Amino acid sequence: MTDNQSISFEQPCPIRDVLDRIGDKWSLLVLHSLSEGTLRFNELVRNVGDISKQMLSKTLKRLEKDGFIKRTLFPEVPLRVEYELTDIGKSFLEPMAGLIIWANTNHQDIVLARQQYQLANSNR
Amino acid sequence: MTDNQSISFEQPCPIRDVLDRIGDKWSLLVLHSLSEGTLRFNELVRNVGDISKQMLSKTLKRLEKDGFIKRTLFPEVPLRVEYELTDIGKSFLEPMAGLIIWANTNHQDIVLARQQYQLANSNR
DNA sequence: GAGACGTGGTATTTATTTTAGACCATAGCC
DNA sequence: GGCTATGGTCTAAAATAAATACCACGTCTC
Repeated sequence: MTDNQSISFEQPCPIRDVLDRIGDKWSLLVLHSLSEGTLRFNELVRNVGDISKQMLSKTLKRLEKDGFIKRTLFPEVPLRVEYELTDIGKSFLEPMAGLIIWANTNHQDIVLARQQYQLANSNR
Repeated sequence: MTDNQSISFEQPCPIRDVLDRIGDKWSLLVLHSLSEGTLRFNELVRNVGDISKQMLSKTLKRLEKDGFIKRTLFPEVPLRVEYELTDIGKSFLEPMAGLIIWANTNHQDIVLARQQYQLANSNR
C-alpha cells in the first residue's frame, strides 16, 4: 500500500488540505498584512509584530510554495526582497474578509462567553 | 505595567483574537464535523479521523469556553456526552462555508502551484 | 577607523506543544 | 473470564516553535 506510487497522486480532501495550510498560527496574519500591498521581509516582521524571523521565513516559504504569494529578489546592496500576493492569494482575501467581518461582529459575544464560562466554572 | 489589572480588560485586536482560536490544526475540522449535527466524543474522534483523544479534548474545551459549542453530559451508564454548536458556532458556519467553497474552487490551482514550485526548485 | 545599525535570512539551543499509548471504572456480550 | 465500549486523563517521546546568536555586506556616526 505505502509503496504504491499512485497514492502520492491521490489528492487529499480539498477542505482538509487547504485548512491545513490556513490553520496555523501565522499564515492568516501574514496574508492579512500583505493584503494592503507589497512588503519586504523586515517590514513583515514589524507589521505582524510578534512573529520571529524564523517562523516568518517558514510561513512565507509555505505560502510561496502553495502559490499564495510571490517572492521577488532584487540583487541590490543591501539585498532587497519583496513579497506580494498572487492572484490565488488575492482571491483568498475574499473568504478571509468574511472571516474578519465575522470576527469583528462576534468578538464581543465570544468575550462574554469566556467570562460566563469562567464564572460557571469558578464555583466548583 | 504587568501588575496593572486594567490590562486584562483591554481586549486584543478582534481579528487576531479570533484568528488565534480558529488558526489551529483542529478547531475548524471539529466545527465542520459538528455542522451536521450533535455528536458524541468518540463519534468525533472517528469523524475527524486522525485527531488524538487528548487534542480533541483540548480543542472541545477551548471551543466550549469561547462559546462555539455546548457540552451536555447525560449521567447514564455508560456515560454519554454530546457536543453541539451554539448560536455563535452556527453563525460561524457562514464565513467558514466561504472558506470551504474557496478551498474546493481553488484546490486544483494550489496543487498546480506546488508542482510548478517543485519543478522550478528541482534544477538548482 | 571602531561601533552601531540595517539588509534577509540561517543555525543552534531551549521551551512548548503534539502525539502515541497506557490506563481508569463501569457495564454488556459471548 | 476476556473483549468491547463509554469519556476522558496521564506519561513519555517526538515534533514544533521560540529565543538568540550569527553571517556578509554596506552605511552612518563618532
